[in-house]
Amino acid sequence: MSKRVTIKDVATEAGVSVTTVSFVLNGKGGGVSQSTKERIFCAAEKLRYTPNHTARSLVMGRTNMIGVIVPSITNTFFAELVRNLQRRFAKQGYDIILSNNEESARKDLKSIDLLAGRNIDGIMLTPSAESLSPENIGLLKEAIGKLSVPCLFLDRYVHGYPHVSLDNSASAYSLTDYLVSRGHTKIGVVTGPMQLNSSANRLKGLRKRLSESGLTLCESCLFEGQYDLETGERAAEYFLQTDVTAVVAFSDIQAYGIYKRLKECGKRVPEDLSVVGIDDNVYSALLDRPLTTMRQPIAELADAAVMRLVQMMNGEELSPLPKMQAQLVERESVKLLHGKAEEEE
Amino acid sequence: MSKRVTIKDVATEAGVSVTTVSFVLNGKGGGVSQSTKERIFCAAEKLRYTPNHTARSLVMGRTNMIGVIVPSITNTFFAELVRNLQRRFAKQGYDIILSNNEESARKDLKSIDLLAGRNIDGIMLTPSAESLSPENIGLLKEAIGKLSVPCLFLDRYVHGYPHVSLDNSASAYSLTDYLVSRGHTKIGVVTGPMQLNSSANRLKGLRKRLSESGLTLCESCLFEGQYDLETGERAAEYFLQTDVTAVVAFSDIQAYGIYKRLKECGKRVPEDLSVVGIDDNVYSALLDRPLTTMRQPIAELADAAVMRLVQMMNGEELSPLPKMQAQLVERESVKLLHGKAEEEE
DNA sequence: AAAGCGTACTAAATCGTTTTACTAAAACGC
DNA sequence: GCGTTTTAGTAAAACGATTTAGTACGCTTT
Repeated sequence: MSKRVTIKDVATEAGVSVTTVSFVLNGKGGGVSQSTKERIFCAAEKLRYTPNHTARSLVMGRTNMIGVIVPSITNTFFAELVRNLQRRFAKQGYDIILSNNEESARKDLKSIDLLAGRNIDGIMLTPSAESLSPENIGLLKEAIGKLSVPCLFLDRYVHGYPHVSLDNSASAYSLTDYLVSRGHTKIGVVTGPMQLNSSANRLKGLRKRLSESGLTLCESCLFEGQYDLETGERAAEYFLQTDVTAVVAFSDIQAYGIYKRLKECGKRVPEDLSVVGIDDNVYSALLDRPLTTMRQPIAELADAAVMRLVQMMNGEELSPLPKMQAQLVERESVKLLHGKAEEEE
Repeated sequence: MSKRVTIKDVATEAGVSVTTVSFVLNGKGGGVSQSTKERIFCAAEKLRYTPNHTARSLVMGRTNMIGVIVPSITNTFFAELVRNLQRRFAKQGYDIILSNNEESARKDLKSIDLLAGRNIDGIMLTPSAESLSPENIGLLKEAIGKLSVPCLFLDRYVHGYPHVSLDNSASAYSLTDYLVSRGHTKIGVVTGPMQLNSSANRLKGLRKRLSESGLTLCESCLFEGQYDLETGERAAEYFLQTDVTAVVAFSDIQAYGIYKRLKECGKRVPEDLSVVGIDDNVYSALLDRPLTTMRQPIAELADAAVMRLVQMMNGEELSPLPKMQAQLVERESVKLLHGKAEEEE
């Protein structure tokens, strides 16, 4: 392990001062002769000089690193999101430090502090549901407040703070509209944690569409849970005992849970129960009966988020956000109820 | 955005020198009186001092950051791996910089350089298949060679370099054994890129078990591809035209592809074709006919890898690696061929 | 020939830590 | 009371860059 080559070595090799080397290598060699420039480039090349990022960060006060906090990297949605974020940040010259917080409020707080200590230039934050609960949200706000760098909420957010997120209400509205158009009136819904804007707003959108058809969501048709498989399973069990003909799951993974339990009970999708989801995970198309769902515009979401955070870090004016809309992907998980379909046309 | 509190501020507040503050805060306050210590802790607390990691890194020559390079974060296996790595590294005081290289050799090389410039303390590397191909492997070796920090290959590796990886041969051996015990003799196989040790060794294990029963893998029973859905789909199409009764897919995702195409052709698993996979993704249990597969010991893999890399970074002696074994998870994707089963008992 | 002005380059401060080598004062042995 | 050791603390160098404020030199002007 030989000592790393420093700018000083290059300077000595080229027979100039470190100042000049720094200027030239950073393209600010305004008043440097062509011959000197060449000598410096040659020396740098010869010694295989690579600048020390740490030293640079110390003096410049910026690290070109972004902290990315997600609640669950194994969730397909977040994996895809992280992938897109990384790609786009890399293009802008930023690396990302990943923190996977396993839906834990404690870890959220801890990693925010840790990242701050690393002098990252900004944080892209999708907090755990736990962090957004009434008893914890204060702590989260406090941690964000202490930060000396911009923080952008992604997907899940705290009201009043900068964020980039899907138009969740519209998303659920479309889905409900589709169900209604297929003749369903007794509709069940399985949500995620209600402190998440995604669940709250999706529920709003669903209710809106329902009320436009003079329908209402009865108490017993609402099943609150997590965005996970098990919630879907329990929901399936529950709805089997009701008279709902269709259920909208607020995430595909929940829909998978419904499929699973239904099959275990000897029931079938969509013959016995229609199911729709939100996300459009890769697996949704592979199911026995491919799932009708809303495709999340993950790439655009990441695009907008990166653009916005970069603007915030540069102190630029924030450009208006495009409305991020999910798109209905119709497959085979919804039964057409007779007699009703015509009516809607 | 107020200036960050430095050690100097703490020193002033406590009325001592920065040296003393540094010693005390780092628990090396051997010759410092109790009262002074307390003053310093109070001052630090009061000013909400957090040390500047960048400055510390510069002088100490270590960053406590690990570069983690994966070929595809959206692949469930790698997502799970990264999750486990992050958790364990965090416990050891390391943060991870994630690089998702989208199975690109060019990106592999680029990110190794980038990470080196960041003075990371070590690299956990799962290269793209492309990087391991004969024409690219030289470049990869060169990039690794230039590194002044330890690099540990994970899952995929270059022969002769430190690595942690599954016992792939044994894994495929078990799977084949299971198939044979269920009476299958005409067995097809769909592999990943053959330059990957995972595919090469799995094939070896499969062949070994076959030959033990006096069987051989005929040329036409081998379908080489990627670890992806589409390869599975194409393989299904292919094997439908042969007389194989069972196919072992070298990854679950390929098995999903087989399921998909089979259904599109009006065929069923396992009635028309038995299928097994390797990985045990969460989705494998959810399929119409749950998939029999080998469960990868991802947590142990991550454990061993982190331990080993930490040892390498500390210059410690390397403890022997436990053999990492996958475990058969029997579900419903393999048909029992009559007449043969008894014979095996 | 003195003043002014580019041009080409550099010395030195700075960023926030850690750590080595030192000092001043107190305590101790005798 | 003199030398020695211990205690409690500090000054200053170092890490490897960037950047401000120069300097030295030659060339025009007037």
